[in-house]
Amino acid sequence: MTQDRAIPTLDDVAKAAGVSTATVSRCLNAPDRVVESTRKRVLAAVEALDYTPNFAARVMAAKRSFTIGAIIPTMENAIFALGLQAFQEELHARGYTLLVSSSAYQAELEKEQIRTLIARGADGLLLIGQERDPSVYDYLKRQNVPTVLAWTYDTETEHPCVGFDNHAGMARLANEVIAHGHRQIAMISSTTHDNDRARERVEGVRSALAENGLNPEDLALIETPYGIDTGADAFAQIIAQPSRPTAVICGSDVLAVGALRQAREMGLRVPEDVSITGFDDMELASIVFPALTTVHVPHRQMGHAAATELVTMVEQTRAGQSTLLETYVQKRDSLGAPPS
Amino acid sequence: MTQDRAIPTLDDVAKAAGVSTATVSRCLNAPDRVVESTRKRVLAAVEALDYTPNFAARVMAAKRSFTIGAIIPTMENAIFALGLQAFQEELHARGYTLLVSSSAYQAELEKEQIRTLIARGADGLLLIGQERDPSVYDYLKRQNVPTVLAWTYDTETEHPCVGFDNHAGMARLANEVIAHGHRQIAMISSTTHDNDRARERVEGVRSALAENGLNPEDLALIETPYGIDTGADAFAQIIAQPSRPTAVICGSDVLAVGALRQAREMGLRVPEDVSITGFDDMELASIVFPALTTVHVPHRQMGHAAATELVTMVEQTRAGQSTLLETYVQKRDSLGAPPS
DNA sequence: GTTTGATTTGTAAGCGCTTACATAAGCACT
DNA sequence: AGTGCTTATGTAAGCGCTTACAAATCAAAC
Repeated sequence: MTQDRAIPTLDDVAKAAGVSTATVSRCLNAPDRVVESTRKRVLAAVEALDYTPNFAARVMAAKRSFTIGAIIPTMENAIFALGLQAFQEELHARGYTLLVSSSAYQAELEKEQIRTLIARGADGLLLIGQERDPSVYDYLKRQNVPTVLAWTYDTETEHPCVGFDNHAGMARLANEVIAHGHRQIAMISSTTHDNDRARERVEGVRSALAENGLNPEDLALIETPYGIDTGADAFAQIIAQPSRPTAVICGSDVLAVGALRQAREMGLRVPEDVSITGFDDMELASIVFPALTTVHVPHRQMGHAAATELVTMVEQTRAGQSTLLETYVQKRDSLGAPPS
Repeated sequence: MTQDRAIPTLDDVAKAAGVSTATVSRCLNAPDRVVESTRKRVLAAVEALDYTPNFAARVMAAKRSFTIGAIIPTMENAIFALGLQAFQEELHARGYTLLVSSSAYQAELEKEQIRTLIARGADGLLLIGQERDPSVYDYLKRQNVPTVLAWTYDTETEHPCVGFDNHAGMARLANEVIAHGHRQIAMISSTTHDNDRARERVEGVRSALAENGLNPEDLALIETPYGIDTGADAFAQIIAQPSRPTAVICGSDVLAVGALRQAREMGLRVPEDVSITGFDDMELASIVFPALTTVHVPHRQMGHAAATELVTMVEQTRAGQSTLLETYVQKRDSLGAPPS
């Protein structure tokens, strides 16, 4: 099959401009190492031939891909969207491309994705959460791929974290709930298996309970996969129980929104009949009615910081350092006093 | 800098297994072209060395990347999320990886992203909408990259479309609005520049108006960038006008949700005081209160179909064919009769 | 025990680029 | 004009893989 006009290569440009391939390459990658007159000529040739460098060849020769990989647990809801968006903005500004894939909250899948991204030459990796099989961290080290962990903060890992304290954030919210007078408290958490963030949030609630002289064991806890519908189902289940709680703390805004919807469907007023809280403070939280009282997470800040850190690690080949971001309780309308 | 253990290459595996690199390569890519005994030996070596093939090298040698690129106008809100998710699921099932980037609704940026994705060796491309500079289509043809156009349906383009009729979908909704008795109708559209879908939706409303003996010129139209906040602002602006409309048709659910929020803030009841409709039927639409009457778009179906079509084009090097998907009016609670 | 054809494996030539090194050119001084 | 710089460009060796082609092996048929 003869191509009418084959895709131009560096060589074609070099010939057209009457220089060597090295010079063309330099024009593109280090323009100041080439004198103005030749540069002009070369760029004109590039333009004329509509030349685009072959990425694979470049990666191969330079052993750098200017690509950063990120593996997030899910793309189905927007939990990670805002942070990732900021991450990618910062990356773009620094000349890197972001490759995203999702692990569906499965450690095994994440492992596979890590391999794929590294095979694709990712210069660095962004992972969510800290907890994973040691073999994963071994592999990362062997492959010599800088990695930062986001959405979590842990001082025990050797990889830098750019995140926040899930435990403390949730404990603060739970304290607030208790301060409102609630004693019958239930919690809807996303599945804690393979999810250290969810687990820490549950523990955060328990800590607050204990701190206030309540029995952490009394916490009615339901675990369910992430989702609005699953949140709604869990809420229905909780309400059906004999010792009906006056406040339902949700492990994430997504679950809380489901709970909210279910409450409306059951004719329960929020917060008059039952209080509901979330975690994350995603856009959704201020749109629903009533607007959700939740834990604000500095998503954009986290994304930017993670990108900055990661690029630094890649470019300076030095160990990264962790950043702890602050969360706060974002008060809106879904938390009130318990019905008297 | 000496690496304690360098990343293993095909060569290392070959040596370890006592075969040639060609055999190892075949074991990985065409296992049945290698006899069982050697294959076992090779795979054991792969395992032992924890070998992962270098993607760039493979792409370069094979001139295939098993990568599909998609450029969507925005990632900021979830409009494209569901469809893209389905697209990527199907791709994954067929052994392809998806590379996504966003053009921020700017034709120039999209052009750049197309080049980038092609440079990265994308075997095929998914683009949103049909309208773009002819030079883009020229480039695509010259680079010989199969491309499908989604979220639109147009028979005039040479590229296959997998999408729906924006004009007809919106016209149907507008007819519904008129049938409810509305005569004072306003529309909030996202910016129509560089956005044929938005433009077609506006035209859809105008058609319905004309069809029902109303003057299409009377349509109070506000264009604004996509966003909940911008939707809210636009709504405030519309309501402030002397000839206050009884129904506000929004070009997308995102804008409608903003309008809904603004209405609540202004103390207007929906749909008693004013009706509001959307387009897309994203998850959001059934969560907000009141639930949004909107145009349902078969996102997942579209994503799957587009992936199937694109992969076929790539693998059979044949021209693709278009698929027209049906939309329908999803009635919920935000559309009612005008206040009497 | 040959011969023949099919099957399995090896050899080696790239794919398009970057970059260390070598060479040439330019420039300011003597 | 010659010296010793600095700076600009060219030469060519890979990067790690796939694959056309050649060589070797094997089995079945004579």
